[in-house]
Amino acid sequence: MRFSSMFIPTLREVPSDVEAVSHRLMLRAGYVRQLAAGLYIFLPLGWRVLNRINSILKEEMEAIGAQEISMPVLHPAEIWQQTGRWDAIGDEMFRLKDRTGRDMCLGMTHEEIMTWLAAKEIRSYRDLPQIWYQIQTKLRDEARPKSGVLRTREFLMKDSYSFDADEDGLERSYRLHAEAYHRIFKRCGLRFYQVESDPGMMGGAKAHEFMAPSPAGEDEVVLCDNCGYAANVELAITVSPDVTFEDWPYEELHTPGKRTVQEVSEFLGISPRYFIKSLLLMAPKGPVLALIRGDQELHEKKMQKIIGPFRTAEKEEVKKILGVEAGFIGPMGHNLEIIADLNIKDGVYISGANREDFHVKGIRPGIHFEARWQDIHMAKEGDRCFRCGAVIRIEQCIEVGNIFKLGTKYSVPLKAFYLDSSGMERPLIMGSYGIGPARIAAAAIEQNHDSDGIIWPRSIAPFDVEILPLNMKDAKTIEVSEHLYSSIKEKGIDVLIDDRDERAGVKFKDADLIGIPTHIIIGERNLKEGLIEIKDRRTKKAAKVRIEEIFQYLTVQV
RNA sequence: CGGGGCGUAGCGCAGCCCGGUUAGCGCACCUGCCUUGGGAGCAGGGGGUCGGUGGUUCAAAUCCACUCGCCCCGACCA
Repeated sequence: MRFSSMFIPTLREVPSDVEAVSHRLMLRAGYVRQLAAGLYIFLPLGWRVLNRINSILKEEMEAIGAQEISMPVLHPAEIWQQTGRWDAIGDEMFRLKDRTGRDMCLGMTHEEIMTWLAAKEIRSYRDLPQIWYQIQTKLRDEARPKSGVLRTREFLMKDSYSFDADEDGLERSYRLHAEAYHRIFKRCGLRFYQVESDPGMMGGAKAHEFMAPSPAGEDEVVLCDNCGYAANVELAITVSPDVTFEDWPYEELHTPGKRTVQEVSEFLGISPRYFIKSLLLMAPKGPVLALIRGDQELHEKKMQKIIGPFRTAEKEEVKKILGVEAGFIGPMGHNLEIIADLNIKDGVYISGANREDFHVKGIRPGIHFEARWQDIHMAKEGDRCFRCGAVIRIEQCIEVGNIFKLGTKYSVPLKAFYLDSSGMERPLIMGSYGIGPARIAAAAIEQNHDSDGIIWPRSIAPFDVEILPLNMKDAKTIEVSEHLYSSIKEKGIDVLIDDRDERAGVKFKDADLIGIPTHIIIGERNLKEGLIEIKDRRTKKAAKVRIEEIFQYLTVQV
C-alpha cells in the first residue's frame, strides 16, 4: 500500500485526558477514532491489525475442530427469559421493541442463541461433540466505558461454544480451548497468564481467564512464582505472613476513646496483625458479623457470594443490634451469624470488649467465640500462597480471554437434550469461550511501545515492512524505492511505502509512531554507494546493506 | 448510579474569577519562495452559531438555572 493513498491520520497531539498508553497511541498513530463514549471506529491501519488477529483466531479455532458460523446480533427476548437472564441482567443489556411491540435485545453474548440452535438440531450422541464459533459484534451498555478500546459498549468477540455428551467430553473441549488460547496469545506476541476466575453470571463450575499484564488493566491477579498458583483476586486465597503469637491471658484493657484498629494499635504499641476487626454487615437475611485480621481488608465480592448483597451497618444500627458503641465490638457473646476469615482461625488476639472504652486481649478463636470460617479477606502483596507458602505477588492485568465450564446451565432451561447410546434423554454439557481481538491489540501496544510509538509484534502488525524514501524529489531514490516496493510485494510480504512528499523527519516520526516492525530507509547519501538501510523498530538498530542483498535480510527478519 | 473535571477553528489549548474593541495562540490546511537523514524557515491567506436552551444585563465565551456530551476515580461489569 502507498501511504499517500491510504488514510492514516497521525496526530501530534492527543487530548490531555486520554490516559491509557494504548488509547493514546492508537489515536495518535491513526488506528482508531472515537464516535461516542465506548464506541470506536477502526481506521484502515486498525482494521488491518484486527484482521490479522482474527486470522490467527480462525486458524487456531479450526485447528481444534471448531466450525465458524454467524449468529444475529438482534435477539428475541423469550430465549433470554427462558434462561432467566432477561431479568438477571440489568441495565447492561440493550433492550428494544420491534414494530409489533415484541421485546428484543442486542446480543451481549450468545449462550442462549447457540443453545437454542443446538436444542433444535442436535438429537443424538452421534452428533456430538460440536464446537461452534463466530467472530462477531457484541453490545453491552457499560456503566463506564474506559481506556479507549479496552472497555467499550460495542466490540468484536471471538466466542465459541462446545456441546458434549458428558463431563469427560466437556473436560476435553475445555482443555482444547485452553491449549488453543495459549497458542493464540503466544502467536500474538503477548505476555499472559492463565488464572482461575469467578464464573460470575455465566454460571457453571469452573472458569479461567487469560490475563495480559499491563498497568492499564482493570483486573488484579495473584501469582505464585514458586508453585504456579494464579488466580483473579476476586477468588484468590492467600495466607497472611507468619505471626508468632504471645500467650496472653484473657484480660480487659482500658482504651478510652480509641476506636479504630489503628488507634488502639498505636495506643497499646501492638501491631494491627494481632487484632480482630469486627464489621457489622446488613445482609438480606439479617445482620452478620464479619471478622477480619486487623491488618487486612474485607473482600466485598467474596463476602457477597456468601451472604448476598450487603451494606455496612450505620452507627445507630450497631448500637441497636449489638448493644455496643461502634469501635468497641468484639466477637464474643453475640447471638447472630458470625463469619470469620480463615486467617484468624489460630492465634491469640485483641478485639473490642463489647463495652465502651474497653478492649480485650487474649482472645482465642474457637474458645472465646465460634464462627463460620471462610476466606473473606482481600489478597495483598506480601501474603503467602495457600498451596506452597511462598510469597505471592499481585499484578495488574487486561483480561484478553476467558473460558467457562457451563455444564447444563443453559441446556436444561432451553431443553437442549440428546439421546445417548442407551436411548436415554440427557442434557448437552456445555462450555463457552471468549476472546476480545481489540483487547489483544491494545494489550500488545501496552506491552510493546516506547516513547516514540508502537512496536508491533510481527504477527499482528498492519504491515511487515515500511519503505521510507527520504527525498521524493530525487529520481534515484524513487527508482530504487519503487523497484523494491514491487519486488517485495511480489514475494507476498505486506509492504507500506511512505511515498508522501514529506521531509525525512516527518517520515521517521510517523514510521516510529505507526510501529511497523521493519523499516527500509532509502536516502541519497547511501544510495551513491549502492547501499540502503534496514532498521528494526524495536531495537532501533540499522544495518547498511547492498540493494540487491536486501531479501536475505528480509527473509530473516520477516 | 455516586464523586471530580472539561466542552472556545480540523486537532491541542489560552481567555471566564473581575461582563465592555474586530475572541486569541500553537499545530494542521491553502498559495508562493526556500529546504530534504529525525515532526524545517520566511511571507501571505482561509476557517468560529465560544456544546445547547432559557434567564440576568444597555451589553454575556465570561454571571445564574436547566440540559446534552466527553474524560477521570469509585460502584457495577457476559
